[in-house]
Amino acid sequence: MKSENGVNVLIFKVLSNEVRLAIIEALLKAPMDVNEICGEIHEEQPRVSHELRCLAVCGFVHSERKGKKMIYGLNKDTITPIIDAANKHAKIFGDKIRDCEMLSDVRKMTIK
Amino acid sequence: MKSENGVNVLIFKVLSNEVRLAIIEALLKAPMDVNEICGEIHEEQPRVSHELRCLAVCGFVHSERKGKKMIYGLNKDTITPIIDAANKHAKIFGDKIRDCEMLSDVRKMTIK
DNA sequence: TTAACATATGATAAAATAACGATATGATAT
DNA sequence: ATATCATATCGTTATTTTATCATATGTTAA
Repeated sequence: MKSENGVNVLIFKVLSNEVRLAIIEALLKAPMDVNEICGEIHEEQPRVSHELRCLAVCGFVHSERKGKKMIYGLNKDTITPIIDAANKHAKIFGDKIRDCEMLSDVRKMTIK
Repeated sequence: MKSENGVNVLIFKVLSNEVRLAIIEALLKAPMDVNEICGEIHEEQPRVSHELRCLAVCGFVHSERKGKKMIYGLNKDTITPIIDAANKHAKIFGDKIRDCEMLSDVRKMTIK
């Protein structure tokens, strides 16, 4: 199976952010409006809206207007396997990864 | 299962790069030395060495010296599930993702 | 239509990452 | 020890991404 690196790069890029992962984790529990997400993850509204947009473009979340509010939900089917697979990797190599220092460049990651 | 976002961010960050994904794909076929990887993916040696380092720190690859050469191999067990899961997502949302423009900001991804 | 609320967009400075050539290190053979 | 080959590291600039605040848009209710 030829994997499509270009698209995968974007997929991983969108997932490689603390706030976006926090949003995903929050929405794993239940669909929420923007304000509720802000409360869950302790981030400002403009920030959350920004991150929600690229999560939406990448098909990670979908939205639906309900009165003044926008309810965001997770497209769980394809996301949870990605997160789960990452968690499995983290379970084995997490300590190694946590112990590394990044001198302002991912590629300079070094074991202490 | 509480997922470790910090570590996952790093995992996804390392995977969110064209060259690093190309290296992973090359090593999927067989272990290789640095020079062979360069040939496979058409990148310069210093670049490949750089990227190999963070792939190694994150536990994606392992290395073994063989004479003058360093042979790199893939830790397939945990990586292939991540890539496969991403491919499944790409299969469904790839067109959507491909059609988007990024105005030099992931968060400004927009459907054309 | 106006006010109030909820969310989205824009602009810009700061920080992180990528690109890339030069050079250093390590191993082997002579 | 020296030359050579293979790989790793360094240094600098360019590009991308993040952070943050100001503001615009859209919806509802009065």
